[in-house]
Amino acid sequence: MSTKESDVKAPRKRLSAENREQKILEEAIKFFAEKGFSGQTRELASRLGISQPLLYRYFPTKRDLIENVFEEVYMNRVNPEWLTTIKNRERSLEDRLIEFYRSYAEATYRYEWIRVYMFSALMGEELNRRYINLVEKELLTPICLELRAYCGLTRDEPVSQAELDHIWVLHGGLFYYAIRKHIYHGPVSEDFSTVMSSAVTAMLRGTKVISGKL
Amino acid sequence: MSTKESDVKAPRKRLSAENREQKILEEAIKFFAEKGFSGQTRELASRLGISQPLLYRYFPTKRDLIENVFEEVYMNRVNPEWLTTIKNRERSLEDRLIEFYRSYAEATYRYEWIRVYMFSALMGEELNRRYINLVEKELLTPICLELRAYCGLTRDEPVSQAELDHIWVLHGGLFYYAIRKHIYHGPVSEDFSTVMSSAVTAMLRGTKVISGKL
DNA sequence: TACCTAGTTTATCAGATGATAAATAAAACC
DNA sequence: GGTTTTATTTATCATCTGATAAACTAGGTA
Repeated sequence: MSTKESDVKAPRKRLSAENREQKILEEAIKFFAEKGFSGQTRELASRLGISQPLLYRYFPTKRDLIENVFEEVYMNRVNPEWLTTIKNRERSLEDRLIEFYRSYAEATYRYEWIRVYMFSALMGEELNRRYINLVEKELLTPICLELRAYCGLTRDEPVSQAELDHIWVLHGGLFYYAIRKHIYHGPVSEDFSTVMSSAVTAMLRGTKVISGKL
Repeated sequence: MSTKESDVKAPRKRLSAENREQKILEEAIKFFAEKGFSGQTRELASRLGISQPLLYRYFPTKRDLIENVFEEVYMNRVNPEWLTTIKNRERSLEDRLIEFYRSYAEATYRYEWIRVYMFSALMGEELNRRYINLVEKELLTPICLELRAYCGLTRDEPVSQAELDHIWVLHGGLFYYAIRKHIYHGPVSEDFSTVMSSAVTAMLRGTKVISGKL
């Protein structure tokens, strides 16, 4: 069987610069998500079936590659429709939050995303803090305002840190489902939707009950 | 100024083996919590003001040192009083959970703990999974049983994954406060107690309201 | 004071790791 | 087919990094 792959010198396929760069970036996301950013360029190259120096043709430094990974993971992650959904008072807040979290989870509760996100956070990456601020301003603050209306409150003051923290418990609790799944590799029920809608509903109803104290 | 520290040879203090080992372990926890476990032994030694090979007198390998850090962080972290508090039906479940989480947060929501915990989880450490199982069996399952009683349910079946996931949203949501503080370094209100008791109360009341559907 | 024990340092190794330069060869062009 | 272009590889460097061995010395003991 002289035609077996293992017998023949690898045919060394060539890709266009654009395609190769794309493939490297894709694999780098998977690789760093798994190993963290101290993962080695040689192992990444080996997974790609290319030589290690080839990486440096497309990304001048490892840090440069990592920053491209960040960009891919952090950018365009806030869907403008989310805000529309949240603010749409023609539907119940319960419905809106359930739809929002279904879509949000679909976009972000993924193996690569969750892990790259947590690794970069632990590294103290600026991009991570910017993302947190974005979430707080563009998603959680609007939710707080809807929650006030839901509870029949008519405050005019800006949303307080305490209010934000309250909604962060829900937001983080749902995110924690993804952490348990992709970081702890613990047992989680397959049906996130059900878990999520129970949590959203319980939190809303419970918050309304105690809203006098908030 | 010939007496300045920088001019004089370091006086080279000697510690007993026991004390030195203790100091190394303490600093290693801080160091790895900050830098992750790919932090380098030379930098750790430098922080301790000792030479790098001295580490190897007390810990034969870096991995050995890391495992001692794990042990320090993971062991004796489950206080038996917590279970007592949770099960004590002479108090309202609300009170019990608030007391439990106050104590639990005090024990675990610390910079070193949270970060070592997350780093080790990302590394896929066995010890992490064991800890998660312990939490689920010894703390969350009992809470689920109390929650059934609180909601007036009289089931006999074992606690389902869906029930666990529901309480995980609260548990994870509160834990997420510590993640935001120590990993994201984002803004959080100083008063965790207030945030926590609101969340606990809202979740309990809300869950009771929707308990027919669970 | 001289000696000994053991905590600590200096010097160094071997392999790992990010990065570079030159050689090679597949595909495109004329 | 011969030439050019450029994707890719081989060989290699400099530094980093975990680890080891031998030399050194502070402090206790006879």
